[in-house]
Amino acid sequence: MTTATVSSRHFILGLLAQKPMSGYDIKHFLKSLGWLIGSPSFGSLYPALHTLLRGNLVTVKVLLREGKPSRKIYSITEAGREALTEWINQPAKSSAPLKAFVMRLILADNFSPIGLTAYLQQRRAQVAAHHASLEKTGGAMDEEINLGQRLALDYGLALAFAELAWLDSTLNRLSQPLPEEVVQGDSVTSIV
Amino acid sequence: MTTATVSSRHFILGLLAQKPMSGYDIKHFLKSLGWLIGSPSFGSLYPALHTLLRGNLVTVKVLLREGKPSRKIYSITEAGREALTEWINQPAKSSAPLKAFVMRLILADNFSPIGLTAYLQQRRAQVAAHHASLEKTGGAMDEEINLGQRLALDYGLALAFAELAWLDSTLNRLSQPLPEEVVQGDSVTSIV
DNA sequence: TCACTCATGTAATTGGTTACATGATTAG
DNA sequence: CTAATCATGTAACCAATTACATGAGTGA
Repeated sequence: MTTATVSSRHFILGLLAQKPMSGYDIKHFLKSLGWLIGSPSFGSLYPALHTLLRGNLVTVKVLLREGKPSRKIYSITEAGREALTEWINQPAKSSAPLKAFVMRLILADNFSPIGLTAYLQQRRAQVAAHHASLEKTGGAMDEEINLGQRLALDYGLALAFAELAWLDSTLNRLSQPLPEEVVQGDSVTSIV
Repeated sequence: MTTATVSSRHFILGLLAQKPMSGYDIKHFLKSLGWLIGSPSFGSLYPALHTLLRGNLVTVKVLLREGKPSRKIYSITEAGREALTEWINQPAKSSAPLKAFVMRLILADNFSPIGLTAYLQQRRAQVAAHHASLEKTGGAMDEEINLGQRLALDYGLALAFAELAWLDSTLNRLSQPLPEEVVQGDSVTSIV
């Protein structure tokens, strides 16, 4: 019955599945994505790595380097890959916030090319539902709303709308995979 | 030096500043905003209310109702309002995630009409910086990126772009406040 | 009668941040 | 010589979720 939202530890595992890294590496990789995900503090990152290690989902190799501090490179194990696929394959729970969506997105294609489309479609349905419910609330609160509330609602609608647009165009692109150069065309931000 | 990110308790306080409510009310109001903010569980909501009460930032009145369960209506106190304005007025720290932005947005205009514009402009700068940094990372990772990472990046860019568009159009609207009907025009989602 | 909404709360546990501690190397 | 980056870690603390407990009323 373990409700499966352990995420962050699994996500780290997923990054290690792509290539072996040190805690420091992970931190900086995540940092480079800005606040799309937000990188965990070392205070949670290192313990997470230790936990994965205790569970035999990863292994470490210590890299001693002359003059420089030594690094601990973590690699995923077979058991780790299994645990990961299991996590990836269970459907994201519907109230999944932004972060969770992107986390899975980054990893999703590594573990089932078909699953990616399904995942995006699932997300589309959720965002659409969210959008609809915001619109409903917007209609319901006619009297006694203040500017802030109206703005927040409007903001939410705008972002949901933009996300839907992105999902549609992405799903579209994925369904017509031109053999050469699949996703290269850089600015897909063609909401214009 | 207390770094000021107590947020959630302050946010609840802010909601009570708009009108007296029960814990149940708060929960449902937040729920109506979908995952824009996400409503806290009762397990954190009620204790938060108790804490505010102990700090004399709010007062309670118990509403006994024949046949129906009684409700506890919380109202903000003068001390509460002071604490709140103080919180509202301190600048949002730059890594502020989505949630924090919307929380403040909902409350901001109640406590300084000028501050709202400043707040949006501040946000604009942050989002622009975020967008730029994503673009930089996108350029940097030419070799050995996988589809998921590319998609995540693209997604981030699209959303940041949409947010910038919303911020610009909103700042624009706010700067030309037609006396009648300030923000009524419902679909401002004119990114088209 | 069964399930659901209304309405409040507590306790156990998890997950995370902040702050602290260490220590070498490099760039200004 | 000072600050920053590289690199790892622990301990104290905080915030939040989950699960539990209670209890009345409403609608199928």
